[in-house]
Amino acid sequence: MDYQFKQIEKDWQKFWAANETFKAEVDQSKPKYYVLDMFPYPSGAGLHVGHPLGYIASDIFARYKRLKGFNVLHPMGYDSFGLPAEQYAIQTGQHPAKTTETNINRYREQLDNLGFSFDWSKEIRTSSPEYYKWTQWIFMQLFNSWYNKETDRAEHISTLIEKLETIPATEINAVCDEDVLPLLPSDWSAMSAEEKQAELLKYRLTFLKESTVNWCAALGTVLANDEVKDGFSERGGHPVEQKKMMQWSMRITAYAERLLQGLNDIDWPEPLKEMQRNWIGKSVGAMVRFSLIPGSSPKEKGAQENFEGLVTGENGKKGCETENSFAWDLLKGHSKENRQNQTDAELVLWNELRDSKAGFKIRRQHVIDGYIADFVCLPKRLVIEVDGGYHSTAEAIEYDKQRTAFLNKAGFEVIRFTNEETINSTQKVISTIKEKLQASPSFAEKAEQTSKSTTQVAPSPPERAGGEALEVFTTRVDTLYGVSFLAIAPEHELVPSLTTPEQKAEIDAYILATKKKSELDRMADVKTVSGAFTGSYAINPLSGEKVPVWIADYVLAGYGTGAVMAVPSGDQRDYLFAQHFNLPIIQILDAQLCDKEADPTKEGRYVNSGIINGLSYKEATSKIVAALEEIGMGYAKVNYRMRDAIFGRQRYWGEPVPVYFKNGLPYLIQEEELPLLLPEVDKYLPTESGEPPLGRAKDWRYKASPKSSSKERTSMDTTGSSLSFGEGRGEAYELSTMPGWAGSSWYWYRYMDAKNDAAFADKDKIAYWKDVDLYIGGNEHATGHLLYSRFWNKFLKDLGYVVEEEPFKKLINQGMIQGRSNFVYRVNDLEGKGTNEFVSLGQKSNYDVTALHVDVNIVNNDILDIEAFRNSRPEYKDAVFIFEDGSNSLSFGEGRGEAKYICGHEVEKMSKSKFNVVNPDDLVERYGADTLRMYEMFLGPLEQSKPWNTNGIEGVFKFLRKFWKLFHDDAFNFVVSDEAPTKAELKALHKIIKKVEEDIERFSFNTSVSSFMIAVNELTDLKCNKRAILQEMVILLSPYAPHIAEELWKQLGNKEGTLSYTQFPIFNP
RNA sequence: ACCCAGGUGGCGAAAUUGGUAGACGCACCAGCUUGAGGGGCUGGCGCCUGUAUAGGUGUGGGAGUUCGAAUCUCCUCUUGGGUACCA
Repeated sequence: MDYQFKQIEKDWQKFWAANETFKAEVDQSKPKYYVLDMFPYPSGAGLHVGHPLGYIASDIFARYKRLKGFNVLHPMGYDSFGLPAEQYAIQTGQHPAKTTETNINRYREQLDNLGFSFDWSKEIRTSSPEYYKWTQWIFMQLFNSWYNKETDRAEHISTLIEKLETIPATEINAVCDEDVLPLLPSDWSAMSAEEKQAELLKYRLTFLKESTVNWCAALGTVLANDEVKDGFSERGGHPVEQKKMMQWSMRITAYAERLLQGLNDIDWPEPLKEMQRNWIGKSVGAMVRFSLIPGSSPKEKGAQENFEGLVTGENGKKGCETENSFAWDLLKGHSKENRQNQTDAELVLWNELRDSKAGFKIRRQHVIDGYIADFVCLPKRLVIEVDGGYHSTAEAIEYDKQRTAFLNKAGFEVIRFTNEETINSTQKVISTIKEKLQASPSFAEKAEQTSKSTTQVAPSPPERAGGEALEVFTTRVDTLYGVSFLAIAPEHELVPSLTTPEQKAEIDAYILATKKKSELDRMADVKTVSGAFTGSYAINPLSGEKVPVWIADYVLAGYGTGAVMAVPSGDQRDYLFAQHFNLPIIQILDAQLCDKEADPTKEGRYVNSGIINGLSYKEATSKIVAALEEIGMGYAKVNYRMRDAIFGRQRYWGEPVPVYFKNGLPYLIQEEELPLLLPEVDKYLPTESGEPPLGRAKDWRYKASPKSSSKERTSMDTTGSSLSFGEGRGEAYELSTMPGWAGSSWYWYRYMDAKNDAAFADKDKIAYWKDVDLYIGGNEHATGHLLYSRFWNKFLKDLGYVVEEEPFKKLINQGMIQGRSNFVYRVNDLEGKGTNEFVSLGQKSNYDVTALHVDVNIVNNDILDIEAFRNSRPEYKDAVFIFEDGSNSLSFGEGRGEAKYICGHEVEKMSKSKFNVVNPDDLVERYGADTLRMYEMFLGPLEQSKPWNTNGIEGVFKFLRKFWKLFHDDAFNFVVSDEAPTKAELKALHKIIKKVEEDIERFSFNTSVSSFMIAVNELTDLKCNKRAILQEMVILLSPYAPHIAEELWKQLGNKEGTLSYTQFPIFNP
């Protein structure tokens, strides 16, 4: 028989399906190997020739591993929630579930045609309730968890509650990173149940938050950062704007450091790891506080009055503040001096407070925003002053009042004792202090209270306590002495309070201009320097220099604190800004060359830099941080660029969030009530009032089921046992759905146990399959799916549900297959309109032509199939061709060999509109799946992107027929002999065994196809038909071309069925 | 602007560790075979000179290290991808 690929392939596909050949079960006697493909979104267009590239590679590897004795899990499924099906539903009214079903069936058919060794018994679909039940379940676990910085892992929120109920808030705060989580409340016990819920919401790993989101009006939903490109939606290319909305978020930032560190332990392509590192965007630096002189300018007298009254001496010590400039070096000197020069009362108290004897760390003679406080507890924001009799004078009382008011504004509470009190009744004083420390509200609350209670100060936001200082983040604290101005984002919340009346008009105009700009072409003119002076000044905490505060749009509100200390000598943007607005440029390192542009060097020794003069970079950085910490004006700090992930979409076709609202607070539904099914709606559009499509669902409200309400509730049961629902009306469900990445963030675990109804996957099965050994897919998911999956995996690990810290041990990005378009050139008439004449590529320069896409399927090696072209459209019926040799189809006819019409070509995206889509089904029909599989591998290295070109496929097809012929004679009889092989034959065989094994191990599939060709050429030359050689060849080839291999295996007399589990040939040199 | 990955015949590419550059395939050319085909087979095929033997040259360009470089180093041009005022 000739090589009848059609029949062979159909038969074996049937055989594999009927026998469940590739079904993988837990088998402790064999090592496991998990090969995973990124599952597809089943779009209406079906698979094009680029999609299977990765699937073929992974299938070859999976089949190879089976031959090597591994128990291989190789599943496939569908990421079937998503926008296209919903857009289609909006247009046609067709339910997305229906469209999705149709598309999946088509995908399945196409996949089956290619002979993949998937274990289809484990198929999953993210949009099926059996699956999304567990997506919802994981959401619930996230809701019920918080991130404990102390243990550095997620924990059930009950451990937080336990802490709140037993330990003072300040100590818990030490275990929370205040950059990730807000500080804990200290008055927990006094809170009502609802207040507690509201408070807890700030700590949960999934939480509701008012956030600025990427709103896409055309799609009617918010988008994640990775779904937005250059201000347009990735899908559809619609404009995206910033908008504030209450949104579900995922606290991925809690995992920033672990996500970063984990990259070191996984075998992923370096560029992709680099992308994740950039996305996480860790920068190590420091926070620096600049005290503000609100609304002042050097020439304005009034502004200074605030400060003048404060400049007084006390206790015979040196004054705490100098005239106009804050000479910090001086102040610090004073504080040191004061420490050595203590009053008896201070000494007595210090002995009782030092070394955290009162339960908290107390500092003495500590500088706070220009004051030296006698004692201070920084975490509790409590200042303790010990005064002599001097303070009984009216003048002194007035001074103390001002001083207290100032400290209050800075967020400190002040308690005072007299010297006599301290010395005579020390114990009483101590216990008063302890009491205060216990009761003292947190920093943030304190600030809020004081700003409300004291005088006329505008209420400042809690996280910027004090309002009198501007915090900046910098990665170069060492350049602090080079600061010549502060720049803050136009959106910065302190802008209104910093703007002086004189500058108001200018500032307002600038903000307006920025807003316009950011909408239109902020990206276009990146390099234009612009900004405006607020009229206010800030004080450099170390040099005491007064520097102006500007607003500038090069400062981003969303990163760091939205404010920067500008060092023109070291930063090019600051340099340009300083140059433009005539601000000083201060050289700070002797090796720095900043005459013409900024020089960010770290070389050399510091100059013009106060306490760090003469030091090197490393020494200077630690000295400055230490100095800042000592005076409470800064601290070392790690900053991450990554934001928490928005987790809601105002769309229909996604997982419903298993949450309902009561009195504005979110509560989880009961676990037994999962899945929360997607309700039916009349239309897939937002409601009239602008609610998401789920708002259209009738009677879609939460009613506690009798089953769950009778159950005993734990203290963590968020629904609370006292909840009752009025007359079955129930409570409103959350109306947004989960984003596209929800279902894909854990799917590889579901494959391990796809049908389990009691858990997302059985514990023993997870313990066996553990993680994905090889993951193949495109790198477009670098900062989306792959990051979110690592996040969820770490979370599930923290909770003990899974065993590995990283989900995907090895990852390979297959290259993108681009389209290769073909063109015909239509001749234009004198008016520039198209005629029916078409000119070949080599002749087109002689004519005025328009290039038109032509369907690549009627072009072969860039030669146009004229007949097919004429039939493709009615208007081409009478087309006239001017051939490559200059002749034309009218004068000579077209039968001559040299009358060729050559098409132009170009590499573009593969798309219908460009007529360059090549459908794998057509190629399978013509050459068979084995040929297509091998040809896709033969195209080039797996990871390389390349345009699709069908031209070489013949060579592979010829090879397979040649291979077939080794087993058959010219009359197609099977002619394999049992004779012993010759030396030359054995040599050829073992050469290829070694080569193929090495190639597969390093994923170099293209080179092994070449090697197969060489081997078959050699064996053909040797006229080899020996079983001992050919049988081994069949096994070697089987991962690449499984159908022909199975067929020949059978013809060789192996009656028991598949060769999928035989042994891979052993190399014998 | 920054980061990453590439650049080798007419085309896809190979050269795994610094050791014969261009394997293998496509296309092309010549020939044989078949009644015919998008069939089979044989041979040729980087470029330049030459009928040939042969010689020269050649891995984007320039320099360097080395007995020896597509491979290592520096500079530079260029293509693709990512990030984009990230302090």
